[in-house]
Parts: sequence; structure tokens; C-alpha cells
Amino acid sequence: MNTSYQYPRPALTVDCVVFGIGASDAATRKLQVLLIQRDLPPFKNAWALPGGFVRINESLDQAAARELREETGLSKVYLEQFHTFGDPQRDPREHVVSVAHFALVNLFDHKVLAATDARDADWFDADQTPKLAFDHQLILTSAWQRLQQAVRQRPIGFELLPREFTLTQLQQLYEVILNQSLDKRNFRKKLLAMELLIDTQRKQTGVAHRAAKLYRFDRTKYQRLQKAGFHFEL
Amino acid sequence: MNTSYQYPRPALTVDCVVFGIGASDAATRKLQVLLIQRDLPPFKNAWALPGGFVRINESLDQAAARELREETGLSKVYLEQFHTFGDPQRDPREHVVSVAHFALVNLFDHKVLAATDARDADWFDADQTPKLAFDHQLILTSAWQRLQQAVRQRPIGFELLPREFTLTQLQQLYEVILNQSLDKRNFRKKLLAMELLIDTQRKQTGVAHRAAKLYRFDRTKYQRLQKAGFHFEL
DNA sequence: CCAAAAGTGTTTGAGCTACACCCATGG
DNA sequence: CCATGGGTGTAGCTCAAACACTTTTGG
Repeated sequence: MNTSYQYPRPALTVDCVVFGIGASDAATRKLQVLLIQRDLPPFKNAWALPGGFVRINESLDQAAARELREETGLSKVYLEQFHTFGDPQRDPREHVVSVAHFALVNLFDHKVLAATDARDADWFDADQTPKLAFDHQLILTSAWQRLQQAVRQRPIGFELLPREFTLTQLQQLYEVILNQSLDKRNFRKKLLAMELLIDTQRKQTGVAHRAAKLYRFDRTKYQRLQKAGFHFEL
Repeated sequence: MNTSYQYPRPALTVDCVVFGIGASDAATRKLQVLLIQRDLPPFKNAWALPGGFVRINESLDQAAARELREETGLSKVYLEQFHTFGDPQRDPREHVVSVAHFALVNLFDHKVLAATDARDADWFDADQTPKLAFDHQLILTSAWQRLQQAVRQRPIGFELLPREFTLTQLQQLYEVILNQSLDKRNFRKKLLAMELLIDTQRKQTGVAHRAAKLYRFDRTKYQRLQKAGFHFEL
């Protein structure tokens, strides 16, 4: 490691791939991604991932959270770094290296969201976005793959649901992210066998059919088990 | 994404955690890591991971490969980015963000290696290194964890072995990386069942006991199967 | 009473685990 | 002929996959 202070430096940014699951419409069974419309060149008017420059004395996670807040109004969402993109040609202006994160947003509580200050932000089906700026299509695809992997190995899917949820909601979440259908009985058996879901003794309301039980994820217990070597799987 | 060209930028580096398996001494059943001794402050004389600044118009992988070559003489090794470390305090001089990679070196062929130009480089047991500079202990620990994960899910362990190897060598490799012993019969059954090892019809030489069969990993077949949805596991 | 989703068990087969002895080779 | 690692099979068990009907509720 040289002391090459004199060398020009690549710029450093963070980008966020914000995922959400359609709340109200049970028909919108697609993974959603939040994009913003650029108002400056390059790629003026194109849709892009929220993101921006990392400031001095700011950690990467802080930078990602800050940019997300500034550009979309979202805060306190689950954020996880997954890859750093450094192709010198990825930004036409100059060499810009971007640390990409994925974010998981609970659309049931954050309701409409786009009503914040983000007039230029909108949700799209993750597999049917418009043409994206820079290499953001690559970043998006890569984020989805990593999310699929992550959601099988760690209980982070719950970040996309309200605190209390039904097993069907949970199953649909997995189906949407993994892009495959799952067997209802086997899914429930497996999840309940982990004993990480707390039966709240409460029921779904406002549905025109038999109301489902509501569960909560037991974070505390998970952390305890994890330390004892337990490994969440699918 | 603002056009904040005027803002000061964090510096950007790559660091490499170079892993190898002891070749000759069958007793040195420890995962090895390659460190270099710093000859400049800060942390002068401390041991550190090889690495250095990313240059303009150089990709991250290129930068990692270049630094590795410059500082250790190694080239054509397997390199994989695994995490980016950006704590503003991780370098006492200023804000330096580092894209960390792990590298896998075949010590059977690269023999003594340290004989290149790297007078200040040496191998250590990965779990018994001296105190390291910066946050390099954290990076090393993190790299090992990611390697354990990676080696179970993708056939990259072969990068640590010569082109032709015995099943015992392969098993010991997994045992050293995963830090646990494996059942000989079950291990062989599983690996051979994948049908990704080619029996070279040749035998180990120069050993004072029954000579073991030599195998090669069938990369071509693996790539074919992979495209068809096959997933390497353990 | 009808529509819609919730909830529930069993059978089958694949694959993992545990386990011990004979074989080939060089010295 | 001895020491050293190479090489092999099986039984039991666990767990994943496949699969269909009854229950509850609101409208």
C-alpha cells in the first residue's frame, strides 16, 4: 500500500436497489423496485437507482441510508451491501465506483410512500423496468439474485411484511422473490417447525373469507439460536 | 445522484486475503494466509494484507490482481471480491474505503513463492497471525467466513490444488477450510456422485504406501450442468 | 348458501450419517 | 513384513416432495 496521495482518485458512490412487495392488490404478485427519474445529465430523464456520492467521514451504510432518505423519503429500512461495481466505463463522465446495497421496504406500513417528497420516484415490477441509466440494469439483476440467496439463508424476508402477518402473506413473499410457487402444506410445516413464529392469538380482519392467524417473527429467539449454531434455511 | 465533483473524496483501495494450503508438510494442516510487512507508517513494521490504491481507469479486479503481483509476485490466481469496508476510522490518516477480495493460491505449483521479489511477504496460519495493521484482522476473519460459505456452494476449492489431485488431498482441503473433520467414505461418495471428477488413470508417485488415484476437476462439464440449473453443494 | 381462502396428515423415496475392515505399496 | 494411507458397502433414519379435502367467514 503506497502513500499515493498524489494520484487522482475514482469517485465513490452508493446505490440502493429498493425492493418491496405490493401491499393492497393481491393480484400484483410481482416483486417491486423503487426507481427515481434523473433530472440532470447524463441519462437525463432516464430512470435510475437511488444513490449518490459517499461523503468524507461517512460509513457506507450511512451514505446509503442518507441517499435513500434524501431521494425517496424512506428511512429505517433494512439495508445490506452486496457488491461493489467498479468498471471504469460504467459512468460516461469519469471513473465512478459504486457500492451497491439492497433495501427491503415494508409497503404495508409505509403505505403509498411516494407521497413524501419524491415526486420523481415510482415503483416498477422488478422484471419489467424501463431502460435504466448507467449499469443499473446489471446492478438490479445482481441484487435480485443476491436477495434470492439471502432470503433462503437468513430470515430477512420479514422486513418486507408488517410486524404481524399471515402465513399466506409470508409464502407469497417467498414465491414472489424466488419466482416460483411453493407447496402450502410443506411451507407451513417447515416454517412452523423452526419455532421462530409467535402465534399472536389474533386474526386477520376485513377479509371476505375465513380469517387467518397472525404471527410475529421471534427475533430474540432467532438471535439466541443463531449463536448456538442454528442456521435458518429456506 | 448529484454532480458533486467539488466534494472531497474518500480514497479507494483494494485488499487481498490470499489463502493457500500447505503443500509438502502433511502435518501443517492449517489454512495459510499471505501477509506482507509494512515498511512505511502508519503501522510501520506491522504485518498487513497486500493491497493498494485503485487507479483511474482500472477495474477493481484489475487493481487487486496488479497489487497482488506487485507486492507478492503472484499472478493468475483466483480472485473474488467479497465485501467493501468503509468505516471512516479504519485508516488513521484519512477516510479510505477498501474493496476486499479473497485469493486462492495453489501452493503445490507456486512452490516456495516467497522467493520472487517479496522479501517482506510470508505465510502464516490463518488463525494465528500476528497483530495486523488497520482493520485487517476483521477483513481476514470475514474473508475466511465467506470462503467457507463459497467453498460449499461452488467448486472453487480446486483452485488450491494442482490440476491433478487425490481425493484425500481434496478432503483435507475442505477439512482445513471448514475447520472440521469429514467422513472419508461419505465425502468420496458425494464427490464422485456429482460426476465432475475425471479419473486420469494415473497414480500418485513418490509415496511410501499405496498410491492414490489422481483426478481432475471437469470445468467444462460443470459449466454445462450449471447452465442447466445444477447447483454444486458441499 | 356460495365464494374464497385457511388450515391440516400421510406416504414415499432420496440422500445423509455412522461405522470397520482389507488392500497396495515402499522401505 | 511392517507401517502407512488407499479404497470400499450397508443399514437406519431424517427430511423433502407430492398430494386433496374440510373448515371458517363475509357477503
